[in-house]
Amino acid sequence: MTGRPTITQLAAELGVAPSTVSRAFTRPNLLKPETVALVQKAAEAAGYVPNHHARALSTGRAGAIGLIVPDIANPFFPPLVRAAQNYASDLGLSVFLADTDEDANREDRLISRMAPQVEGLIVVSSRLPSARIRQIADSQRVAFINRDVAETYRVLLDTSAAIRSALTHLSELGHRRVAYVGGPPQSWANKQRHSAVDNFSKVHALEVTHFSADPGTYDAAKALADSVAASGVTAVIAFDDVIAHGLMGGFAAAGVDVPKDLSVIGCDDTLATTTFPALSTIAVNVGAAARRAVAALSENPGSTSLTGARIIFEGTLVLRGTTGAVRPASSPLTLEPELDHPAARGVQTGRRSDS
Amino acid sequence: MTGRPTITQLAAELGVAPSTVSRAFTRPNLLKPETVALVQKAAEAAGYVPNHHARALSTGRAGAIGLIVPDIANPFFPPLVRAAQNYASDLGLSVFLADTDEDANREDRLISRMAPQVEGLIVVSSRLPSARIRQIADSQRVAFINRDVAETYRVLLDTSAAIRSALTHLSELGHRRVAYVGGPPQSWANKQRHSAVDNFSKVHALEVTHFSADPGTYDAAKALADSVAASGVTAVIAFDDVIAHGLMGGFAAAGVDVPKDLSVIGCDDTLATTTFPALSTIAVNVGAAARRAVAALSENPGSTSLTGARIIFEGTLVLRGTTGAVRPASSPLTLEPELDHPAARGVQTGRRSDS
DNA sequence: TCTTGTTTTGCAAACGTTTGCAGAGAAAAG
DNA sequence: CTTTTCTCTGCAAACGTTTGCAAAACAAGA
Repeated sequence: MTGRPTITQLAAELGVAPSTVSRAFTRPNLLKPETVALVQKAAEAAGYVPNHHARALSTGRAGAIGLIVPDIANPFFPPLVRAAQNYASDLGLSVFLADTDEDANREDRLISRMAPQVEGLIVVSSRLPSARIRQIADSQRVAFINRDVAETYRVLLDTSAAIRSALTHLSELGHRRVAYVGGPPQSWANKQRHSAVDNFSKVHALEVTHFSADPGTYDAAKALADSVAASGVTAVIAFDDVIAHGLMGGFAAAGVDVPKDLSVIGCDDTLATTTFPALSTIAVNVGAAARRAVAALSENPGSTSLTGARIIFEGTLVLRGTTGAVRPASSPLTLEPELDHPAARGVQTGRRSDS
Repeated sequence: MTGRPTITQLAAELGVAPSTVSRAFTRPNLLKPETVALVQKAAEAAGYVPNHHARALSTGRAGAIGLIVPDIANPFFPPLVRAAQNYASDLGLSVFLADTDEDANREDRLISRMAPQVEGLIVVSSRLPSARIRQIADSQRVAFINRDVAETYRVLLDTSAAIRSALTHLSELGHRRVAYVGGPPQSWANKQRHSAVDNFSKVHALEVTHFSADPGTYDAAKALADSVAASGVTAVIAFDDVIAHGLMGGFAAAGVDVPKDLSVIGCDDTLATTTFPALSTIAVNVGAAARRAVAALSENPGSTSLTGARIIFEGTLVLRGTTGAVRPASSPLTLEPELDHPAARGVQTGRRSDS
């Protein structure tokens, strides 16, 4: 009849003080074991569940963290969300999720709105200007993922070493001209990958051509495929797997064979096994990053902001089916217009007659 | 140096009562406009943000809803989460996200744990037994998506009409034998699609063979591709796009051409444009479903449970590149083992005996 | 038996809001 | 100049916990 049972009701029912009931849950070692058992039995029977809000009000601990991502529909984020949520759950924390829709203003508003009601915030791939980020980090408990602003708490998925390996590998396969197809221009990861390609291409004397898929969607990348193929490169490194995938879609439609005509390397390992051929890519430990961020928020809960830290997880190159030796110079790549149906071309290795 | 300012502090500072400050935010029409302005200015200056927990405790309104999904990494869910979050945000609600990992026990625990701290729960594709669901629905405010238990509030994405269209279309293309490749067996959507295929195949005198990809992953489906191809069907309807995609991966590896050798129709339209060829599928309005569920929770907030309702959004068939005329009987499908792709080995010719 | 020390429990005050009720003015009506 | 009616504001009690402090119960040492 009444709503949910409260601690006070339980206490009355048992003839003990509310504080006793409370302690039975939060500090059972202060109570006689039999009292604890008694209370727990009654709680169980009555279907008692503690009221989070009351507890938060009393203790000052929210029991929840906020997680802010630019676009949950981008396959990079769900595994991260999942890992964060799982780990938070282990720590007894719930997670608020919010999606900024890649919009900096929305992100800013969301941060202000969520911050006061949570233990801390995880902001992934922030689109906010550095100055604002620093300001936020000063007054809120927030851990950033994939955004590198000095003196904030940030965990970074660094792919530069793996990109170096990728370039070495391509070089060993005989490639001399490679493309980098970038993603969202404001993204830290994009800038970082962009310059990694630039820097390490030098050591192998590779010539690199830059493209940018903006927005970083499958379709945008697909639309770019022809230009990339026509640019004369023999290998492409994509900002992420969805762009790599889009490019492959475009290549297939244009009759460009991967990896015979063109090698492709993705990044993030989000889709890699679902492409055909399976995508060579750079695997990145999003789970570790998410857990580290959650842990940072749960540690020393009193403080009003997190102390600066820069935590790096390195990606690793994983070679699958989309990288191969550069095609002989004798048979230069030409784009073949599609005949009856694009499926006939490109997608099926081993079926093509011109190899 | 003190933490966040409170209503009481603001009140003291302004020489008014806390209740006045409170009303300035929640019932400004009760106050003299100049008082409201005064308070707002001071609040702004002090950086006051209301304490959600205190408010929740006082009003009994949590200002948040919970969203429970089986696996956020499955591409069906992110768009749903996104829509729910956006709409909730418009209504001034935050959203808690939780992932059950396809585990009924975990789901049950999560529901009990979240329910008391939110305005209501949205449970998507519940894996719980009907009896338990009914029980939960009795005592909690919960809207189910894609789970059809009588007398609960449920919104369903019904694909049966679209499946009928799909079968009609296949029939018109000359197909006589089709396969249904199912997904998670406990899933309502799977049962619903399964029987839709069964029912409507009769009207076109189609022979249907059933397969099941369990778990409903890309890899599981890919592993099934050979059996499906060998079963003698000329078209396949997949439980969802990821299974369709997995099958296509398997087919490609085995040298089976889509749509020449085999037509494929997916479901949910989550990946459709990212496959090659672009996947014919059944589009489904997840956004509408999510919004309806959120709206249901925000309506008449007092009640302890939602009144039963059954809301249906119908899917629509969208034809892209993976459906085509059945191949002429003169050139029956034979699997060509491929040399460089191990997946092609071990292909069974001969029909699968399935009922 | 009387201290003394340890467990175990209860009391009551917080935590930051909201809100029913009532008081204080001011305006309107007589 | 009263009386009545409004408009605006304050008081204080709730909401369900937690927790410092003190009382009570019990055990052990003298």
